[in-house]
Amino acid sequence: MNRERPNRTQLDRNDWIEGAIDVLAEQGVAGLRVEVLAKNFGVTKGSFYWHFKDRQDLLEAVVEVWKEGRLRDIEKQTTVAPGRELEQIHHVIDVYSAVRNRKGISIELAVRDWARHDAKVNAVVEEVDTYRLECTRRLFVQLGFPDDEARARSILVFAYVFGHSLMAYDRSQPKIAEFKRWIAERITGR
Amino acid sequence: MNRERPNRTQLDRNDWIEGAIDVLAEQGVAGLRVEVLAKNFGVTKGSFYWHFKDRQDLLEAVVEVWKEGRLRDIEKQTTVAPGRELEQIHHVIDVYSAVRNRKGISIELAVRDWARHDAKVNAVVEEVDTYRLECTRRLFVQLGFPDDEARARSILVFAYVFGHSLMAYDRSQPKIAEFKRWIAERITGR
DNA sequence: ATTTTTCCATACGCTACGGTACGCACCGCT
DNA sequence: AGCGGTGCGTACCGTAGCGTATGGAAAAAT
Repeated sequence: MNRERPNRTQLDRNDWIEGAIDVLAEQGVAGLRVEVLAKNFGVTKGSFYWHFKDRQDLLEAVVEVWKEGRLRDIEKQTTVAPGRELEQIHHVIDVYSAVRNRKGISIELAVRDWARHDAKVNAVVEEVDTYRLECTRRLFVQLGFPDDEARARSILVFAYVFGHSLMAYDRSQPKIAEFKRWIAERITGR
Repeated sequence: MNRERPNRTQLDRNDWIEGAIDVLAEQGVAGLRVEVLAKNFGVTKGSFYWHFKDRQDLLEAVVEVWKEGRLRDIEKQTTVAPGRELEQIHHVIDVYSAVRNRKGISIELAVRDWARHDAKVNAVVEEVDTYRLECTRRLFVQLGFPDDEARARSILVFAYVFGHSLMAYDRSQPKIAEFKRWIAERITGR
């Protein structure tokens, strides 16, 4: 996590936020210390307090950027050509429970843990989750499921993917891939 | 979280550990500060350092107690009279996704977040999860499912319940209970 | 070429917290 | 009564981290 810039330009607010998100993924909110971030960039906190009022200012910016990024991603992942809805849902399940995208999952979990102790963050997560559920529900509806069932299935989709990345069983079992496929089929199938 | 004892007896190691687990549920590991715990008990940290070598000593004890408690619970929840397996699985799903048992869920999530940044804790969680999956797998097998499918279903059970308590959608919707029932049925049904 | 603005370094104060040293009251035992 | 151990209070040190004040260099504007 060394973002030092050999004879590089100045830092702007966005650089700090992105660096903060990296640390968030690795260490959670508790690791978001301004002096540590500064050291990662190879500067001092004098720079930080130029771009931000205080630490809280950074934290709020991080949540805001996370939210916008999520909303964009969700939109992109759920607007899909007719006939490819099922494929797209499977893709979402895959992405969130995959070993690649470790960083994305880490951020997701870090933000959620953060939300458990901060009402404002929780409100943002709720907004994102609601949008996720709504978009996924639409996909299921397009697949011909009744509305209520589509809602239930979309809840199951995300509860499963988030919960799966929270579990700590042996992921090196040879049949894991097979299990995942079975589960995805169980969630989306008739 | 005021555990003060009006003219009460002395504190022992277990009192400290239980107090720590309460704080863990509410604030996560980051909230486990020696001086804060002491204040909750109405004593000073002089007492703490009598019962514990250092903070790490307490943390390890907390994990150990959590692990033993979990293993006992899992055992109790999965040894069941023949014919009541399905009922028991539904009970587990219910307990973990219920609004009551808020504290139990909080502890579960706090420990899991802790495990993401501490290899030893992660090893303990892995042990607990493996045992959970194994016991639940046996229930599904007793219900007549093939072994692989029983494994996959047990993964789905806990991924769902943990993930569900991680989501932040509107839980006051009138149909939530109905959705939950649908999902539980989807997880356990043919 | 000056002036102004931007961005960062340095130095400082303050608080929270971990850990240690030591003192002291109380309690059971002989 | 005296004595040792138990359980806790008090005082202290060291460090990490937030925030502020101020200075200065370099780029941009004039």
